[in-house]
Amino acid sequence: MSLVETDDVEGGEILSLHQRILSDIRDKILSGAWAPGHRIPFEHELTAQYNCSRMTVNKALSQLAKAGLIERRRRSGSFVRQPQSQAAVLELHDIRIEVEALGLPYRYERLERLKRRSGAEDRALLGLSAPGPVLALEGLHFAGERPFALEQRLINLSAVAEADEEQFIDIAPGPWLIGRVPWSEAEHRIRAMAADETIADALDIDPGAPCLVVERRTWSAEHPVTHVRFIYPAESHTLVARFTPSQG
Amino acid sequence: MSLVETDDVEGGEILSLHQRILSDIRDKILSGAWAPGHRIPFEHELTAQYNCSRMTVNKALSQLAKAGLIERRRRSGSFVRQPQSQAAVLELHDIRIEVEALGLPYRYERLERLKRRSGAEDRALLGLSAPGPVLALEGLHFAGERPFALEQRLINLSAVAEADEEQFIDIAPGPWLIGRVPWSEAEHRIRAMAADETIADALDIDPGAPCLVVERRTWSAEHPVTHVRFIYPAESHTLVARFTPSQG
DNA sequence: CGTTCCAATATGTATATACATAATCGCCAT
DNA sequence: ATGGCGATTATGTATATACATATTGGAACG
Repeated sequence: MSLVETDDVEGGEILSLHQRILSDIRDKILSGAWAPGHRIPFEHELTAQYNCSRMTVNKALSQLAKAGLIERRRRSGSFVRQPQSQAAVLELHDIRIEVEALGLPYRYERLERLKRRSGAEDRALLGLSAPGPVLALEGLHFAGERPFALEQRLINLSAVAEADEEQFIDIAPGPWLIGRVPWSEAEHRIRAMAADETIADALDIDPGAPCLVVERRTWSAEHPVTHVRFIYPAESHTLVARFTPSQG
Repeated sequence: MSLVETDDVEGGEILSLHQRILSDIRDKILSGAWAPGHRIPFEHELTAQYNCSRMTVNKALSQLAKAGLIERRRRSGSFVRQPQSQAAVLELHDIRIEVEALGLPYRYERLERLKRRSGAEDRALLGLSAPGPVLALEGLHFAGERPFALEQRLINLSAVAEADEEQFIDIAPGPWLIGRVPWSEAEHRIRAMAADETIADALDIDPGAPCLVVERRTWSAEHPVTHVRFIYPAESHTLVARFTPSQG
């Protein structure tokens, strides 16, 4: 077999050895277990630890180096690099507030709630390296009688275990999460998209109609917390951001 | 030798084979020689072409795939992907820089230039209260051969009189304004829209196709300076903003 | 004591080989 | 025609091996 199952129990998903080494090390670094400056085990040590060839270890480490997480020095070993920061502005928008600002009654309605072990797509969206339990939620935000936005959300249960006990029937996960989990970083992606059948149906618009899609990933202390995708019908929504230059 | 010199003359720099394959292919893609959708030679063909092992070729292609430049499909081959641009909303975005970050040649082309006395619509867009002279500009930003964004701009000539002397034939008004007019505040509006006949025609897309619209108003010391509307085909563009909370 | 030089060591790159996996094409039977 | 099934093919992952290269620590020598 070219694919190897994780040795541990608990229904470990199948990962290539290369990916397993990669995510193990990345986790150690991102969790802070291995602080910046820490020397990563030598290739030959990892070779022994994972019982694999040096090429496999080398490929994983090279990838981490190219991603900027570690620095490799000949004859000395590989070391965790200092993290690099990025700054920005914009506000985490709360849809209830948006709707109420329009003078319309707000309502949230859950469409689906699914607990599952994270698949490859889930992990990509959340930025997770290892499989684990996630909560997949889908819900509709209403402004008056009309659907205002469709929300598709993933919550990393490893980071927010309490979410497992909440049903989110008519409470939106966004406000629930805020206050419970301090977020330290977020990333927004904004794009336009044509509504597919499913989306058009949920939002009560025509298939193919343009939508604004806002995706947000949130981290708390390096741990991915949630990924959320808001889909707005184009007519209903405009994002506004206002700013002044940071310096002068 | 583990390092190989390029076969060609002209003092070719010493590159690892892996890097040479990588950059060769990247060049072909970024130069446009291999358009999106083009099938890259199979691994065994590249193996023959570069006279190296499959592992070396594989490593290079895997890297390109991970970087998002190509897509690999089993049994079918490797294909050049549609380029995806990502811009930070927060930066006053300069489209030239976005395009060049994609490795594509940039070009600006003026479509229209019109000086007029501001009508009600112009004043609404600029945030002017009294009528006055404005310059209406329309132009296309190209990435390689393809239209990348359509720009519709209004310049308040009362605030920037020198703009009246500039023709903006192949210089985009954005870079021209920066440096001449210090801006103190900006407001962005972002929305999705279906392309109408005119826009579809300019951007070479289908009418009704979703577009991302970014509008920006800029002030300098309380005076409205310019209003600009960028219209991007949905496939080509995603805005990215990343931030940490200002306080905690 | 300091400088030079060599050997040891960890990473860098490449090879040939092997088998797994996914997708497709075409054959064959219904 | 058509729907399923096996062969083919390209990529995916891993192995063992080999030698190159940079850097460091220490031995040898003046």
